[in-house]
Amino acid sequence: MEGVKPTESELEILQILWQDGPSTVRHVHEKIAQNKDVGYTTTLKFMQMMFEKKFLSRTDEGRYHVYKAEVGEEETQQVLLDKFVDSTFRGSAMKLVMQALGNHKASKEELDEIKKLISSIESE
Amino acid sequence: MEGVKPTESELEILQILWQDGPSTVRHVHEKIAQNKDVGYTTTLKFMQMMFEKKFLSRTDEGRYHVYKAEVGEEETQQVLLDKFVDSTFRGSAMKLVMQALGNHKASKEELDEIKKLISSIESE
DNA sequence: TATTTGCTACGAAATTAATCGTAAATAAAT
DNA sequence: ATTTATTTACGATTAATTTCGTAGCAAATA
Repeated sequence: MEGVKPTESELEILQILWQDGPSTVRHVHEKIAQNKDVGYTTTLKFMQMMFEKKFLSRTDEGRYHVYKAEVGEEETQQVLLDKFVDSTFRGSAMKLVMQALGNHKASKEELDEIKKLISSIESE
Repeated sequence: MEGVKPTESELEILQILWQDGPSTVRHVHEKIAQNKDVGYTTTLKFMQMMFEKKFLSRTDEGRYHVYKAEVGEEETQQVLLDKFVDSTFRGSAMKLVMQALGNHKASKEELDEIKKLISSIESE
């Protein structure tokens, strides 16, 4: 599947499927319901719509369905990131990186990892 | 003004006001119309709504209004960034940074700047 | 077997965001 | 002094997103 842009609610569902793997509506709904107050059929409806759009596939396990994300996590994150950089940082990914680094305390390990990444980019 | 979350269209208007300073609806509209096909009254309506919401202030320059952003650029970017990290990278700002660095070619100068920022963070 | 429980399907309502048409006012141009 | 152009105000419409009620069916269970 190509560069899709899920809505907020759709993304929430994708996150759970990416994290937990193929799941039932029940499972996804219970995770969502931890954070916000929403009905079961709402989650169901979303997953059905996402199935229609081919964001998800599903297998018929007897009585219920098991849904699986058909869009990749990194791929989708990249699409959303690109759009976010455009709209919020006028296209400057560096500005975003600086602000993300500046305001979120990163651990020593994480900073090391970033330095390593920078080095590998530089040696090209 | 506190941590507001403008919509896409509102953000578009804010970007222009941040970049160009206080402006008329005409000016803002003309910039927007460069990218997409939308009517003048649509831009006007947005700016009026944003004025109602206190996102913008305005002065009455005779016949027309000059609008000014009342929400800060960095402040708003930070709010949006936080939400974006939450929804798209499950709260991991580092994952976002890595992906932003990995996929956008950064210039040597920019990478240097980031290294400098990391050093300054480390020496604390 | 009858009842209850839990699931899907479907349609529609509610909410939020974006768009525009028209009228009234005012300045500028003829 | 008319006419024309430009602006604001306002209401309404359209479009996108989110939400849920109800029906029908199948499985578990009393």
